[in-house]
Amino acid sequence: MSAAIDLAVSTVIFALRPDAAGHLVLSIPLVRRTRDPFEGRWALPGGAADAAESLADTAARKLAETTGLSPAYLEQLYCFGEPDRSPSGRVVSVVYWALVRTDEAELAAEGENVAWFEADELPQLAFDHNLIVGYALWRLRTKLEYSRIAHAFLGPTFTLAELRQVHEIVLQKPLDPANFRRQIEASRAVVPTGQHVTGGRHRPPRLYRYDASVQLVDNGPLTSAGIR
Amino acid sequence: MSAAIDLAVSTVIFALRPDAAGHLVLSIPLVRRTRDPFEGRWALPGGAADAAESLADTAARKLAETTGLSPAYLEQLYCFGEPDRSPSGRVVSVVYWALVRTDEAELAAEGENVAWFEADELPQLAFDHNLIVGYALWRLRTKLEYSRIAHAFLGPTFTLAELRQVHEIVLQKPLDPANFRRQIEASRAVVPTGQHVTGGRHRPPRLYRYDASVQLVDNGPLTSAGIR
DNA sequence: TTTGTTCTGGTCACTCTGACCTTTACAGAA
DNA sequence: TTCTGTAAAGGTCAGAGTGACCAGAACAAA
Repeated sequence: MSAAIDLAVSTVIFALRPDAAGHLVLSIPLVRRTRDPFEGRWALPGGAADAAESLADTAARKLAETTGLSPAYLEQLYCFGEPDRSPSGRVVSVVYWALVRTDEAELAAEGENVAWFEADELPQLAFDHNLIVGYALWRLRTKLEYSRIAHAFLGPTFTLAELRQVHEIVLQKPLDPANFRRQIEASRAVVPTGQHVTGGRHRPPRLYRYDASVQLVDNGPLTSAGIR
Repeated sequence: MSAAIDLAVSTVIFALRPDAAGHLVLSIPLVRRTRDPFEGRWALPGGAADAAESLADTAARKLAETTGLSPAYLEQLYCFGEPDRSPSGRVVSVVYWALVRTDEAELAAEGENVAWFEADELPQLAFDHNLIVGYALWRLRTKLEYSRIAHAFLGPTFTLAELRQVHEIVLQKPLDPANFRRQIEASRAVVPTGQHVTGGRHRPPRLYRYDASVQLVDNGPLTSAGIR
């Protein structure tokens, strides 16, 4: 008699949201648990896997149910299955990580049992969710440096200063504007639209958009997941 | 009621084995299916997840049951869960990939229903296992270039020529011996034992061993998996 | 017109890499 | 013993990429 193994799907959702001082910070939404185990603790949004749905679809659906948002980027993070990770029995969790656009995140649902936290200042979470978020943070920061996922936080067009700000917030370090420009242009990831943004008390920056024809160089044969 | 989802664990096992001409080639062991679906087709070794065992332990156990070997390296590859990947019902497979030492692989079990195949010349496999092996191959080749996993194919001590040969076989391209030496030495991954190998009709090469005190720089917070 | 700001293009030193060359040290043949 | 073939080991050199830094360009506001 193989004892039952519960299969769950959870998602680490990243967004850039303004903090109390108005500065954008990397944030994730959490859900307060309303029953044992870990009743009252905050946890990643998720739930049981659905037999009729792909795992990625389940992750996106749970994301929408808790925040009202749709992900601009969604990728599987890891499958966590240690025997003792849940006191209520054996639970294997397939965890995804997602990026949502900054302008959409402002409209995100927030209520009694759903709240946003700064990604680097989390309380003690239910289960092994602190470990999971830590791993997701590492993957986000690592992937940001060799892949081109930062634009998932932005709209269809953006300035290089906006793109650089995303990198600076996520990587938590200042970047030289001139060198950043050189690297982005060398990667051919971005093309100028020809338009400029006026209104600033300085030289008007160019508007760019991502060049979707250039392949992402990271997912190997599993390119079906990724940018939507 | 939520229909059942079967949770399985499979492993892509890599080893370097001599081909008909005696040259080492990257190979994987496969198991012939003895029942539907895909009866008669070759498939990755694996089976149902065990409720009392960690996923990695299950992967290692299945590996031992089919080949009689123990992995020198074991890492989770991906969790495959598309609804239509098995005609017999919904199956979610947590897939691991493993490296076994070349000298051990020579002793591996091989029988009616277990056989080794060259990794790049596989027949049509059961389920989505061709896709899985392709992804595992991509991960192995990618990771070999920035991490230090090649020594998992070798014994505790080795020459730089042996280490280079592992890279050349896996990456399928010749490497400049002098440049390879420079890069390995710069990485500080390896330390000379002071011994030399005699017998060759040339200058005797130094013996090296891996410096276990130098951390792997790839797994993020999940360093529990990996080299054993 | 002046000033403050950021955008944008550029230089320079340093590091890393691939290509290639030379010397060293052995085994085996002459 | 000497010669020869082979691979180890150590080095040079040009080109690419990066971080640090500088300077002109182009706007809004004073």
